[in-house]
Amino acid sequence: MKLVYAGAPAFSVPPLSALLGAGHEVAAVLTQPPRPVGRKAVLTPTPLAAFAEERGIPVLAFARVREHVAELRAAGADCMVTCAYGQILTDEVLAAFPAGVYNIHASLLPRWRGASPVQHAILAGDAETGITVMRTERGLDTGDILLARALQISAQDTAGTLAEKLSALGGACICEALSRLERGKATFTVQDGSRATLCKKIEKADCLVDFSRPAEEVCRLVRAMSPAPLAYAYLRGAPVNFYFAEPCEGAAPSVNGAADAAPGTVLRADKAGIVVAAGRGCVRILELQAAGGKRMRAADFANGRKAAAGDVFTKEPQ
RNA sequence: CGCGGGGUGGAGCAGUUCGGUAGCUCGUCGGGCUCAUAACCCGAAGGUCGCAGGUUCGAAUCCUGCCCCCGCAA
Repeated sequence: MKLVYAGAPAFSVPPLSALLGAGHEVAAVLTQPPRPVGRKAVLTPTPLAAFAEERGIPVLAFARVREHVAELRAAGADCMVTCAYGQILTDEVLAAFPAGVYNIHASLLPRWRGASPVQHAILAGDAETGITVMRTERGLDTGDILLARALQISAQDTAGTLAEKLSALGGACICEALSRLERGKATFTVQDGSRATLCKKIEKADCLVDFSRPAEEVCRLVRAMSPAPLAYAYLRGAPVNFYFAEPCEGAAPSVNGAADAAPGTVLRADKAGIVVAAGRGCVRILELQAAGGKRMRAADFANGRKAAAGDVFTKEPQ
């Protein structure tokens, strides 16, 4: 099938790769314009654009796709596949493709419609999530479902590892979906809107760790925000980002014999990581990053004596 | 010119203010102890102190230029 592929982040690359591997003709890749990245604000193409350029696929990077419908039509594609594209498509855009527009979404719809389904699945403690391929409509992830496949969420998964798995699964799903369309065997299921949950875009403010919450919840936040934008808290006045943490079993060793350490208090800091008291249970931080420093094992952080039993993680720089 | 932190044996750091034979913790290797261990004891290897130039009898440390990494903000 001749198609236009719309996406932007790294997540959208594997599905395109899979489509190419399956023999589909990609007439053009639609993506977001290059954006300033990092301290030096270097104008950087999206990962999808970089991938497409390497393969000689024409790249369309419009700030407002709705103003470029003519260019889309000119591609002469049968259909369009979207995956984390990031722009609302108008009826005019949707009508430019005779065989329709289909979206690869990283959740089992109608659960987690919106911008950050992978993070929210972990955050909510879901046992599984998945990929849904559905019709792209004007509504936010509301289109009829063509197919869906589930994926278990492991206790070791971060948003990063889970996104990788889902991205690969997304590639398989979209190929299967297009195959069904080509054979005229595609069937669609209407979403049960009453079971829908919506996830908004994640902001840094959502990433501040509150150690007075249960350990399980703290660890889910850490995993959901890793490797970006990263959950964080303040230690000795400086922000510390967390890459990975897990709930820690057993009676919380007390500090200097105190029966209950306040949430946020470092109970131990050694080769096994940094154990912090939470509202219920404790959290073992395994990987983190201090301001100005690189990502490192919590054991190394403790070894350099930047954290020791008795220190307290806080929600303010102080 | 957005604000700021940093580059020292494999890892994490101290030392830089007031120049003078490079130090700590961890890891690694060898040996010992132990039922055992992320425990303890003894010993060893391992460093052009980011790069280049300058000042000096002497520079990780002072001066100049450059490279690289990272936090915040966008």
